[in-house]
Amino acid sequence: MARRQGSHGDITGPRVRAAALRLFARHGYAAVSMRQIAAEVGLQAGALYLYTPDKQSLLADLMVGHLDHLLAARAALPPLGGPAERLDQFARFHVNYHLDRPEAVFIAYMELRNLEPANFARVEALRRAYEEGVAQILRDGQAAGVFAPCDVRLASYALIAMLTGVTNWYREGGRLSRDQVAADHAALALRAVGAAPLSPAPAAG
Amino acid sequence: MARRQGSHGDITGPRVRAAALRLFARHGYAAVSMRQIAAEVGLQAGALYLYTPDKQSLLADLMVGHLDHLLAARAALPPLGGPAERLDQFARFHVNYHLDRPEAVFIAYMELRNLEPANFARVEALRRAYEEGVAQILRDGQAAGVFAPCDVRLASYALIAMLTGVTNWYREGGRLSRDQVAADHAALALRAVGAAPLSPAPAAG
DNA sequence: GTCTATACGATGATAGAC
DNA sequence: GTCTATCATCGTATAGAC
Repeated sequence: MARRQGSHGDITGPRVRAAALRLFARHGYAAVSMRQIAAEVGLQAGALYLYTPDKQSLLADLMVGHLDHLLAARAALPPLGGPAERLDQFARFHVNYHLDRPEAVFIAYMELRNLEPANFARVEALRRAYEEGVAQILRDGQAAGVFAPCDVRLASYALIAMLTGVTNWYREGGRLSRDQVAADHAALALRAVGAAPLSPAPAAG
Repeated sequence: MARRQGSHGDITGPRVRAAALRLFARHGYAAVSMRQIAAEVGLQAGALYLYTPDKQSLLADLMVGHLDHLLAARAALPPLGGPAERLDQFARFHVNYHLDRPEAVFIAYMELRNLEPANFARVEALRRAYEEGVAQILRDGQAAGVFAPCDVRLASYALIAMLTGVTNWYREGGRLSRDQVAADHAALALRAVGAAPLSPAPAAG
């Protein structure tokens, strides 16, 4: 291994990715220039190419990194027994995770079409693995008779879309607390598949 | 009124908008050039400016036009009495409408950040009016005691997000028919707010 | 109504000085 | 490791011929 002397790469690299994340989320991949990213970090445009082979790799790394982290975070949840408990747990996890990382989430959903085919395939595989986790909960719940029969794949997509939608409107410090929002979404998800919410329903509004 | 002689504007204008719709949906507003749009219609880049003042107006017109049409289509639905019937009708309408116009829908959801403030405000007002229609159904249902109490605005956003999510994965000619998909989503929506689906539940899958 | 030609700046990426 | 300078290309939009 070559020894790096006096390198700032270990710190500048992450700063480049963080700047790209912020700018891509705000303006879109296609609308952001390498010069803007460089300016955000305090570099010249040319220096960026020490940290990424090109703009496309920057996007792909952000998306793959996000999905890797998302899958790892879900895998680290405490194991629960019943399907209803697991769906409740998943819904709260998904909402909270997404509200914690609005920029990474936004990019992961909006910039798929800007991925080159090879990168798209990697990302799609990760997205599919995430969706499969929900599908498995639904299958188990139907087998146990606690969820209403319905097409599992359709329902998985629908639930994920519903839970992800929270990022479109939720603003920190608004009328609803984050826990309230997560709990409400968990209740909607459980009822949608025919199970009763685990905690008491919130007041109407 | 000035009289136009030998003008092709009446036919070329719509073709320009159609080409822009297709390209914006496929590659994103920022990634599409005026040259590409012109090539798609068979014009030179400069000639586009006979049909739109600039690229931004092209986007704004597409989005406002889409939302105007969406609101008009919903307003034209046959009036129904009960909240459950109205939510079922809305869910099927929303799914079918969105599956009919995937490109316009995609743009309306993805390109909001590329609208200049004045255009954004126009579009937001229309989106808000659409969401308010759902909120009213939920309020009526809660008042009638047929829907579970829950935050109406949160639930409206969640339901619309769920129903719109169908555009992310549904492909014509796939495993599920369009009517099946619309019916399943209507069932999920009704159950989510605590009401029983109106038609028999489909088989598990 | 459409064309060609063009203004003028920004783009992603590279080469080589320091 | 970062800079400056540069390349070839592309971007939106306009002017003026036909």
